[in-house]
Amino acid sequence: MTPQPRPVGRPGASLRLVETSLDEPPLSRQERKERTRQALLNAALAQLEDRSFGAMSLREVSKAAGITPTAFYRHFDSMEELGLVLVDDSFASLRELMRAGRSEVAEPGDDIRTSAAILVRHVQEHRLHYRFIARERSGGIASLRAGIAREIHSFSSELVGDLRRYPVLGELDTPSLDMIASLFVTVMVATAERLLDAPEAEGEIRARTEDQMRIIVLGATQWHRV
Amino acid sequence: MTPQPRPVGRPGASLRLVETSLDEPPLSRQERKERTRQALLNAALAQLEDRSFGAMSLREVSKAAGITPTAFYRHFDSMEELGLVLVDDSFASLRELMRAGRSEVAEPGDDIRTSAAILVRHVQEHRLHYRFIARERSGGIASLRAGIAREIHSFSSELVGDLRRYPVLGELDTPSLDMIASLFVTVMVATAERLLDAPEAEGEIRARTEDQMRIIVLGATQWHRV
DNA sequence: GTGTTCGGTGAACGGCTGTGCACAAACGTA
DNA sequence: TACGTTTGTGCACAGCCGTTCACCGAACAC
Repeated sequence: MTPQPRPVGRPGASLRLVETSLDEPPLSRQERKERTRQALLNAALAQLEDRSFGAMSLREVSKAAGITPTAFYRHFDSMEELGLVLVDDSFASLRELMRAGRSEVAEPGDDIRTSAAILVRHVQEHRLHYRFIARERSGGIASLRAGIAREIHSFSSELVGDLRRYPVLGELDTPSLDMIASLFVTVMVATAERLLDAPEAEGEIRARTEDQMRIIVLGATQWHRV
Repeated sequence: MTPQPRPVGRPGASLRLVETSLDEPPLSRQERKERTRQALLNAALAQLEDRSFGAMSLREVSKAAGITPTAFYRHFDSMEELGLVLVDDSFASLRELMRAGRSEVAEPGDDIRTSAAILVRHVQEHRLHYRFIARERSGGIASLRAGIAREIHSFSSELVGDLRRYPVLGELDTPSLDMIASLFVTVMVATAERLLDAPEAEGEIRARTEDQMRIIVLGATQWHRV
């Protein structure tokens, strides 16, 4: 069976992907490249809505980004490399969350409420990134899993520093603080996952997260290592 | 390009897949069917070691099970149906864990230690099932995610019943118990995931899980709803 | 002993996959 | 203005994908 030649336009016909409005200045080559690079990342992120990263195809992502599969290689060596960039981007967004959490001056005793609120809001505002992390945290591709695990671990370490500044908790020894921080992170991850599955239940989820964090703090203040 | 005919054996040549030893009685048709069905399930479970379910192919699973892709349909309508059976099987194994937990008569005050031990042992002994659940809990295929969520929820409900039988916790109201049970489940899931990633760190992981459960119990005994 | 049921087979299909290649047009620079 | 670099193009290839089909032989029911 010979593949019949399809009627096509001449090769290299239209290079201009994005219509620039008439009065805007034409984009530089760098800017155009960055633009399609972002288009690829966004396309991949969008596809992750209903399939896992490992089940995604280079061709589909390229098509969704508006370029041919061959042009994909002008930006990434492979889908895996794109995935690693996605991990970085996602956690950049998470670090932003932490900064917000630290700067937001909480009423004393109200820290938990504001922490939960910040977390919930941030997840809702970065659904695609969080979905990606949630999917690939236990997903099929080893390098992504490793990258995500590393980032979460570093997040947990920063949290230890934060906890140390609190009146009662600050007196605990480092292993205990590690253990408690990891418990907090576990709750936060679970909250994010629940929120992704049921965004409309935001209220309940936030309330439950607050209570669970309070339980932990309550337990932690009673904690003394043997 | 015409596909060239490959040299092959006659159709329907060898129907006997499994070599039966000489003195064993020949297997009945039902037994043979059940056997290849299990081979398919095991093959799928094994493939999940390094790819997600959505990235798995019917052909590969069939080949790994020792049958042709066509024969797959004698057992399942689709890969998705196979996946749902896998969910059921995995949670059957989990319910077994709960039964073990209840029957194991714990020294009073030692419940947490034995609970953690049972969990850790069970995960180690059913790695493939737990890996599957961990992967697909946030994975790409909606029906699997839904099935897993349902089972975990029911697990959490049973745990509420257990908690109610404890001296101090039993006095808490139902919403509080729900919240605390879900916190326990969250910790258990996180423990299982950590264990899958680093089976050799079993000791540390178990110790940390015990401590985190103690924190929760400590906090829960101080808990009183507004 | 005879006919039926059923778990298997291999060939074939149309479609999608990643990747290599040669080429073109726009951009940037001398 | 001329020239090289860069970012895109289309075509081609070989390989895997799910699924349909007709067929086969062992196991079963009578």
